[in-house]
Amino acid sequence: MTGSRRAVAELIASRDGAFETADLVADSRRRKLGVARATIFRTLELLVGLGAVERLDLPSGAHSYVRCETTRHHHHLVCIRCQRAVDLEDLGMTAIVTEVERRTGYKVDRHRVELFGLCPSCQAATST
Amino acid sequence: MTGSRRAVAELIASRDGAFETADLVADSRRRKLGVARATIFRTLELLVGLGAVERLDLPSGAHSYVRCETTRHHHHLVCIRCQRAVDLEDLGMTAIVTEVERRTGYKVDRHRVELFGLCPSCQAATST
DNA sequence: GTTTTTGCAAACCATTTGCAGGGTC
DNA sequence: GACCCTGCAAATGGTTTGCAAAAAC
Repeated sequence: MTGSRRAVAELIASRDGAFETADLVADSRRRKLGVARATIFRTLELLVGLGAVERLDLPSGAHSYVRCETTRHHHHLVCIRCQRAVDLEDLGMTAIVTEVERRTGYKVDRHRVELFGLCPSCQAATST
Repeated sequence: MTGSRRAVAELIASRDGAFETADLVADSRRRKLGVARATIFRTLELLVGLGAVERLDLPSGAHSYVRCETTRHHHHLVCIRCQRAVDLEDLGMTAIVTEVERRTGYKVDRHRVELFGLCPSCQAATST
């Protein structure tokens, strides 16, 4: 645990939705933390390995990251407007995977499920 | 419909799994089709718009494309070894989405579901 | 004191764009 | 002939890497 890593971890903790590396770089610069871009990338990679953060792909094709509330297997639901994200556990994917294996003969190894939509407050803001 | 587009479409048709743009560029060069990289990108974008091809993200984070057998809503299952892919329809995601909306209050707009595993022939090759 | 991490800058690689020439209808 | 498409090459933007100095253990 080094100072830079702690700094990056704090930047992530202070965000409550999906973010891109560029966001962290901007945050770091704004708060004058002096953390280099490369270090941010390296720390993210580390955190992904630990399961504290997950990488996901926005519909736009952009790579983002989200902080995970749990290290158990789960998926994410991200607001397409404010990026706020929630973890989703127990989506019943096991049954789907089994069914897919039966149908196709493939042996499914991993799956990616990402949901996108409007969070409650952005719905309210939109309908107003 | 132009010559270059037809050429790209044929390159795609002659592949039976997920591929990257670099693959098409290599194919085009190998077959001396003289199709520029930029044109390949532009044609792919076009085909994605038509629903003939879909963009997906491999577990590695790399962007790939797959040819779609149907233009109806569906998902993909890709072999992590040979990239061979199959379309999956009717995965029962509607029920999951409804449940997620109930639980979270989000209004789900779109979802991405991608499955990865070993296709039957790669399983056979591996176990040998 | 040895090992790991950092910052910096340069290198990389995928993707996009501007533009003049060529193809399509 | 008007308009769209293509090739080329240069620009872009995100991500990675090499390396010497600095921090960690």
